[in-house]
Amino acid sequence: MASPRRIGAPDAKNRGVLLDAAERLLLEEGHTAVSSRRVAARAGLKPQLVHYYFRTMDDLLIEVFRRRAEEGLAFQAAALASEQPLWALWRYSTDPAAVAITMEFTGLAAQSEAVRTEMARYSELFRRAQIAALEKILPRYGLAESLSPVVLTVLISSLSRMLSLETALGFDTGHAETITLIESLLLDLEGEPRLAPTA
Amino acid sequence: MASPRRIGAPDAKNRGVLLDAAERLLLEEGHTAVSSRRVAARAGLKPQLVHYYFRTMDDLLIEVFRRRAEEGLAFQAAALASEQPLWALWRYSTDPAAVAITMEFTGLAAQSEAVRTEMARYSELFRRAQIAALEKILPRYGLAESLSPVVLTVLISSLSRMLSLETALGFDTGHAETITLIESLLLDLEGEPRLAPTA
DNA sequence: GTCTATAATCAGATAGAC
DNA sequence: GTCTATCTGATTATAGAC
Repeated sequence: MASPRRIGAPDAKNRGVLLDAAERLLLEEGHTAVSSRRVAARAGLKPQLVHYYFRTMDDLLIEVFRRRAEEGLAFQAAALASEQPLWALWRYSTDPAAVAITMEFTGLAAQSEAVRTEMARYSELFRRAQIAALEKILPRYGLAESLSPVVLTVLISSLSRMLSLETALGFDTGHAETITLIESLLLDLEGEPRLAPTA
Repeated sequence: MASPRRIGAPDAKNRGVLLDAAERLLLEEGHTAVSSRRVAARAGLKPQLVHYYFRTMDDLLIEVFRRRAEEGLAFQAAALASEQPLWALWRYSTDPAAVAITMEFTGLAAQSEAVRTEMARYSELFRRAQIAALEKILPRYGLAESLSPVVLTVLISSLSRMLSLETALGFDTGHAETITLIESLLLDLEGEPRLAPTA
């Protein structure tokens, strides 16, 4: 069943070099740019090495995704534990670099069953963490009845991603008004943001 | 400047056959399936014919997009002019087939500057039409001050697309609660929906 | 354990035959 | 006006050399 082909050691130097190259390519040139040849070129290595260290392109992509996702989960946890959790969550959710990479993986997910499955798994983790945190935060603000934590997480992630997607498309009608509304709500609840926009 | 290559007549039968094949492929197998070879295969024609009738793949894709977009604009106009405009807009915005094709074109836009430009143009038209209509509708419901038409359009399109995108990913935490909330708001404003879900 | 030569397939596009 | 033979280059992946 398993492939008889040999695969490079998990801790080999070039393996990490390839992962880094793939991630930079994804961020700088978009998911369509991430082919075995281009990753190798970016890493300064021969194209065939990609398939020596990773059985398939999916394996490479998924590994890049997991690194980022784990980092993101930790960052989100810190945001939700901060003294202005709603501001922090909003800032993190709309952080251009973070949204950009999520959207690129979404693009990859359209082409790869394996990436899709992995994204679904982590999306669930991100959302569950938000819901758990908001269930404690909203009552503190007297919002327990008017706004459900579940709906709020869906709203925030939908808005942040669509605003970014539309901006990438070159279209931003209504964005300014929407952002103004959200941020005035945050201002009412948590006052002036006292933290740096994003880490 | 212009290509010396000859292009088939705009009203030739096979031209329409190719456009239809591309559209079906896009809907049924996603935007990654739309290559010149596969479009031709689906149309029962030789691959080279795609480039006889369309200078580039972008030209073909853009023509498919325009046909659909014009149809969508007309449909949306009817929805906004109906007796339950908010229900109709919500139903149209969340119509699985309509959202699916929009998301596929979004995927194509990531790879093609030309598609991106065309999408931005039409997105603007869709949104402007919504805003213009909501500016007349919301005051009728006594919502002129609490909810801006601009923000409402952004909210509705963001939610409908992200819910559909997440569902496609295989992940729907919070969807049911969110839809329930939206629809209970619509119920308050316009009563029970009296129209068929979508045309 | 590391890397290379090579296969097999597919893409978009064009010049030229009918 | 319609279609075909063909070019060029990209893709993922594997078997085998060092």
